[in-house]
Amino acid sequence: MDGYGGGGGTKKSALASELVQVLSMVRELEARMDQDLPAAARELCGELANTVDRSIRIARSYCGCPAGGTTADSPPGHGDGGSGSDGNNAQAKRRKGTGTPCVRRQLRVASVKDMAPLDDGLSWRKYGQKDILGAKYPRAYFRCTHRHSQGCLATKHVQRADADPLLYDVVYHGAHACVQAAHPAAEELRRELTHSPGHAAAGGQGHDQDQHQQSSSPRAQELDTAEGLQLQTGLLEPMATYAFAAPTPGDFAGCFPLPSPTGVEWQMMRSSHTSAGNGMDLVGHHQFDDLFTNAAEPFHWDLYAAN
DNA sequence: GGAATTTGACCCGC
DNA sequence: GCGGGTCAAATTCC
Repeated sequence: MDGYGGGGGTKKSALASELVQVLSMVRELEARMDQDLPAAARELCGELANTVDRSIRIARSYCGCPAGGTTADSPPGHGDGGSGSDGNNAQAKRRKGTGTPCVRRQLRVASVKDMAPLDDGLSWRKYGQKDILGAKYPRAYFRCTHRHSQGCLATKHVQRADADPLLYDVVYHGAHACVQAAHPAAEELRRELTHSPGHAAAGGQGHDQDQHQQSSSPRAQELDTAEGLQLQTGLLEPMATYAFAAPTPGDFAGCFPLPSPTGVEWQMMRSSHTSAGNGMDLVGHHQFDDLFTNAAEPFHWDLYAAN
């Protein structure tokens, strides 16, 4: 993903470019749906969401709006969503004594059954799964396979995003201290952990997104191309350490862990089925696969942000 | 048979 | 007391 840390002119240019791309994609999507190409349309929708996400981020950078809320998780005003973010905050507070740095990634899979992109090349062992309050999907807990044999304390948590079944939040805690430490993916993680806000004073806790947007790893690119994964490198962002406090109320880091860089919930509305002015929250209540597979009639998308 | 996963129970911070 | 994180016994898989 491109960086947007440049001057205002550069940002505006980037925003215009992104919006033009969005328009182009929407029209292409319409065309493809007419051609009855659900797979292509689905892929396009993923790109569309990413592009709009970037656009919102750029727009927010103009006004300095806090990036609260999320694309991935339920928004505060979305029924159970509020408690969902509460749960994430609770996670931030918990185990704060450890001061363990962590890195958060969001991975988009090609389909609800496609788990391959979640494989980061490292060896993990699942040790638990937990229903999270307010979250539609359980959170899975993994630790390094060599935890006992080599005392490696690396862990990761994986949770499917409420708003987008194809999007996974992956949070890595701790660097590998085992034989896997030499693995490129482990080295990259360690580098990111080292430069996470909990370690690096500079960067303003999440305001250094640009730096991380440019840190698309070789592994990520490999996954992106070889495994059909849309690794949203633009969503790759550091997380505050457990002991990290938000510098100012409402600031970026105060929303830890940031479910989304943009703070916007994206809802795809099927115009023809919109009702009572609220429409149908397809992302929240329907599986994309079902949506595209079962679409029996031409429809148009209204893509809008629901802050 | 060993490794991995599942799942209920427990621990701990708030 | 609540809820997230972890443990460990039971179960499944290879």
